[in-house]
Amino acid sequence: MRIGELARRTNVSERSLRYYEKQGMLTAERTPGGHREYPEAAVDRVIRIQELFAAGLCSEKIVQLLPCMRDTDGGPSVRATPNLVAELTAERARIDRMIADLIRSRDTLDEVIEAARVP
Amino acid sequence: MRIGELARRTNVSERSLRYYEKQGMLTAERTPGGHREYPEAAVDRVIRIQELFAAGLCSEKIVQLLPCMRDTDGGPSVRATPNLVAELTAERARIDRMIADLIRSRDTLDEVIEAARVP
DNA sequence: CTAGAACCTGACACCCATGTCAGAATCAAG
DNA sequence: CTTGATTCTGACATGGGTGTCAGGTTCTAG
Repeated sequence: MRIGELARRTNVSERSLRYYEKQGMLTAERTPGGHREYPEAAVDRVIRIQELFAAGLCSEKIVQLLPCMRDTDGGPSVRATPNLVAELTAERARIDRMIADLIRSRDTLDEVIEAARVP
Repeated sequence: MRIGELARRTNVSERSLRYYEKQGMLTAERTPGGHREYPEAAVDRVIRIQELFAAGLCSEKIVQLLPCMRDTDGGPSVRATPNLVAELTAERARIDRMIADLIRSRDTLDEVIEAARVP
């Protein structure tokens, strides 16, 4: 598929898709004229990338991480180096803290919303 | 307490504390010489602010939200307007999605970490 | 009184994913 | 071929909290 369709299906702007490619997170074939041609699996990959961004990972980490992920088509995956594993473990801890924070914030909102609802 | 101590105790830079004040999220008495003097409750408040930032709320929303929160000292709290409630409800939904995303990313990391551990 | 620590204001820089625009080339359908 | 939709590259802008520095004032212990 081409970039417009991928953008529509993932809800990610074309701008961002090109950026992902430049950062090495996403690859695409090219038509003779130079237009990008994505495989079906790109949809899943882009969604993963977005999730990882939302989790606070930077492009660089994602670039290292992606080849170690089990591919959607069950293809072979690269094994993470011990160093990368250490970094990812730290990221994991950070994500845990982030989730805990989010839950506290959600509780705060709930409290305010509830207080406004009850007379 | 003064700004240095508050910064130390909350792990938030003095720069940010002054920024919070300028945005109207935090108030402080002043010594005759103009130095900020915070009450004990400021510690909790700053931590709350940080959590809300982490949850993706902008200063403006936080400013509206803070007076509606039950104060640490159980003081009286302002009631959220219907309009604010609507906005907070939307924020709450966004936080829920964010949490779901984070859990997926954490699972992704776990998978990669586990795959590297097992021979 | 004095030295040094702490604090003040204001301004500029940064991050980094994303938005946006311009000008040109490609693609697909008539 | 023509035309309109899509895509291309490159460059500049944005946001919003935070870092940092400069130059000056205030506080506090000795």
